[in-house]
Amino acid sequence: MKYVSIGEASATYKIPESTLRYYEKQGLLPLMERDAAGRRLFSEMQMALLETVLRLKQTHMPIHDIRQYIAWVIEGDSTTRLRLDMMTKHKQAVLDEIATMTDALKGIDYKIDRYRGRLQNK
Amino acid sequence: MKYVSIGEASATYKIPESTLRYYEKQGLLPLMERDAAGRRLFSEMQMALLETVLRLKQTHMPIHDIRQYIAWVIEGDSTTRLRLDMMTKHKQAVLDEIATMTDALKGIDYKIDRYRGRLQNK
DNA sequence: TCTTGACTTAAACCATGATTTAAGTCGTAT
DNA sequence: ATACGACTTAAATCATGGTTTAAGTCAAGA
Repeated sequence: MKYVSIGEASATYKIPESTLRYYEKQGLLPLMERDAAGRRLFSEMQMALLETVLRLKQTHMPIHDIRQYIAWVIEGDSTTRLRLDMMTKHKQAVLDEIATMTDALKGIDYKIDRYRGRLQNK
Repeated sequence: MKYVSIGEASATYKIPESTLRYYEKQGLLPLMERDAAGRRLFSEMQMALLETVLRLKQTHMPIHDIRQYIAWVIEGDSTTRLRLDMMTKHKQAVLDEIATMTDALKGIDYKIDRYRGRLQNK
């Protein structure tokens, strides 16, 4: 298996090292290995988990829920149903948020038009 | 002109009164009037500003920027250009965020499919 | 008049999600 | 051997956006 350092993981996903350490402490990156000098080794599993964590963060899932999800991933197949339910609910929350933003954008667009018009007739 | 109490404003937009007081203190609701007993009176202008503030919050504009925008609204027509530029930039930021979320949603959908399949073949 | 309910204030407190700090350990190139 | 850069830790600090608290004022109905 291939391992990468915290510096490489940081560069790969453009996440500060401090944030990666924070994520480990928060249980978002469990089972982290270390080299003889105590430095973190990110295995392919950690990198895959990290990618998942980042996806969930991009869609505004709170750390608390991400921690639960990751714990279920580690726990294995017996938690498939729980993970399916969680992701299904989360998907709906994300769709709702996108709808809210899209709707608010209409009001913003309206103002942009109004400001443009005002600058024209000046 | 029609005035409404903080309680009515709170009920209208489903925002806690404490939050409305906080917004006023943060400069998001300026020029607030008061009755003889010192209670806030939301004029139609305050209600319109509040609606704008809520729209900007729904699209994740930081309070700091909302404050600047509202100050420009109060300042009047001489700030039209500044407001147009700010809203144009903000619109792009919102579109970027929606794109990021939509993209992350693909990874989430993929997992949902995988979990569903796994539960089928059980 | 007295109680109730809605309101007021400033200041303290809370939650979330990091980031920074201070002190120290390694491994490698000069 | 020593200096450099990359790494380590726990704990303190920060930013953002509110929420809660404690003490008090006021108007209207019983």
